[in-house]
Amino acid sequence: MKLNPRQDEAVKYISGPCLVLAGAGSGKTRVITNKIAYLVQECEYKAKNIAAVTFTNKAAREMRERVLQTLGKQDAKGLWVSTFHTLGLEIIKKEIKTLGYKTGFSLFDDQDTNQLLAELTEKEFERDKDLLNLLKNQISNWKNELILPERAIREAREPQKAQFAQLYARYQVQLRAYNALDFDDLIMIPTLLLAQFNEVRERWQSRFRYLLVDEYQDTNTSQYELVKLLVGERARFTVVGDDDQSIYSWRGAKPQNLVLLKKDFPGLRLIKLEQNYRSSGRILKAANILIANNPHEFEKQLFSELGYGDPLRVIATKDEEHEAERVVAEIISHKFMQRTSFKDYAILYRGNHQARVFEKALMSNRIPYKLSGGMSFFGRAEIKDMMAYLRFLVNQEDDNAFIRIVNTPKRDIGPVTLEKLGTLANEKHISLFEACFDTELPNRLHGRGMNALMGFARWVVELADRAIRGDTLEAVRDMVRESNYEAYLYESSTSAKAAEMRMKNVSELYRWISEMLSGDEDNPPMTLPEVVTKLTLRDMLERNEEEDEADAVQLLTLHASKGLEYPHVFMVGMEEGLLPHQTSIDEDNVEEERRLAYVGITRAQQTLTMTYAKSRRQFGEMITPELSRFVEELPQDDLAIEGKAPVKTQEQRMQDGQSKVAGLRAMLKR
DNA sequence: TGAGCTTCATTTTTT
DNA sequence: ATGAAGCTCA
Repeated sequence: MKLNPRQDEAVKYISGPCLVLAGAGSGKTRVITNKIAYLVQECEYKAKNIAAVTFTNKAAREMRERVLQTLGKQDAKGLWVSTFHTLGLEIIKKEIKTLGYKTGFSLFDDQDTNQLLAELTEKEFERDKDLLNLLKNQISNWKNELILPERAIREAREPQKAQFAQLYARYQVQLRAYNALDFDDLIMIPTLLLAQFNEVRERWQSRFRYLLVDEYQDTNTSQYELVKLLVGERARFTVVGDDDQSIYSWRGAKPQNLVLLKKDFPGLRLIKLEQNYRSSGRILKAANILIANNPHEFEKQLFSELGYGDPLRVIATKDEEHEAERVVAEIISHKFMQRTSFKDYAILYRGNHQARVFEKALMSNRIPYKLSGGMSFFGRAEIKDMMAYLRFLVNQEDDNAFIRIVNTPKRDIGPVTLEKLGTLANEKHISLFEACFDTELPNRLHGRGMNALMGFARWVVELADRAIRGDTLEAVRDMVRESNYEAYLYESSTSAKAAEMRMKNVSELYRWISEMLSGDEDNPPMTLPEVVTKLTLRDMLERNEEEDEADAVQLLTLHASKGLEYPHVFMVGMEEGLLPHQTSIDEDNVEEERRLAYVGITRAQQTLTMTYAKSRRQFGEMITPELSRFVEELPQDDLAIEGKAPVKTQEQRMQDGQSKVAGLRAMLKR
């Protein structure tokens, strides 16, 4: 298919900074991939001098695939396509000497971070989860704003902020001691590094002579800063984004970065993509009218040439069970009449808890479904165990990993032994593993615990040794075998079946590792530390090919639906308090909720059905929600509203009266 | 070690 | 209300 004039302009403007405002379904990925091809084929850029950055691995993978299709393997050689975090990791790895980290550092994921912070704050706020979360977010915010502990301490005004800043400092010291980094560090550290050292910055600027950024509205301050440092004065870059699809400000994204771009780069060329190739005219009109209620920095009008299409349906149901049953019934009859596939249908909701009722309804109707999100592969205990083993193999200073594996499977190393080991490690400022070999240890630990600990320590030393000098894969295999992990799974699982499942997961992980270690024609072999960080970043080969192919109804949150499209979309729970979520109403932040609704609507290609329940259980109590204001904001002529009784019958009035009496009675009871 | 008890939270999630 | 997750005591 040919590019339209706007797309063409976006592809061919390469002489300066370029912002592409790409509305939903306007073919932005096509623009990015075509632009990369254009740079290489027509403008004498070398692929290895081009970097494209995304937010998710999935997006990066897709982009790489599509560029490869357009350019061919040969021309695309050396092209850098990755997430922000992987790019940051690359810079850290290459500049590790300047940074003073040891090779084989650990990457802490969210849970590791939580654990470390929980330990750090045990005394201060006796495992108050709210406080802990507050602290975690505050630290993350500081890092995203490129504020180091010293400055946080200096600038803290309220006592709580001051306390948090102190804890932030301790947290960073502790990470350093573990030779570990967290996810936010992967952006903050390279950014500070590039800002500080001219020579390093120039090196990276000449490595990446052209930069492309996808979903730019989701960047936070440190990511934007990194972009600026990478493009430098030459400012050869293209960023693609849509302020109307900014739905992640709650985790630090700064959609204002779109506006900042105009200020920071006065020569910025602004190109709008307004033709939508996805949705019917009616769906698009509704989306336009809805989002017009938000203030706009950049005006745009999406249009579609795909025909006007069916009205948007609005269905009222009695309660959440009925809502689920109704949606499932609609899918069944529609599929039967239109001869569609299950995978053409998506059910979108605001919160994960809403999925349960739909799962139940789908299951009892024997309809295959795919639930995205939820506890993933890496949330499983057995996978976390294995990851801890691997991490420890790579970095023996990683106390978090040490604690997880030292007595898993059971090795007679109990809390008392660990307590004593921990005290010694603390006193001497060494890692737990180092403490195992400290000359002082035999004076404090004897007998069974000591023996067990020594046995474990020696085993690990030997294993790490084998991993370094010999066949790494073999060492990993020995690790699983010699730890008797399989036997442990059978012992600790409730059933043999569950144990089998878990062992299958372990084997799957092992398979990935072996593939990554040996490499193939497209990917060079990796070292174990590389494999471990890649796994922690969830950046690996395709998950389950079969699972993606399966014909199943898609269940996902509105957030997770961004970037996807489906012929037939159901937006459920269109209620005040749920779609503009109550907390957002309270915080007066309905605009982001409206964008969320906008994202949902623009996922639909042919039909869109919105449902709401007239009563719903919430925190144990029955509530009677109102229809979402977002439905009221839509063009009423394009809606087919069902179940919203226009005139109440005598009978209904009676029922209403009765329920009011019941409500009064319930109130009096308290 | 595991059944049964208490406690707890019920927006969105990637890396 | 409800379900999950953690925790205790036998």
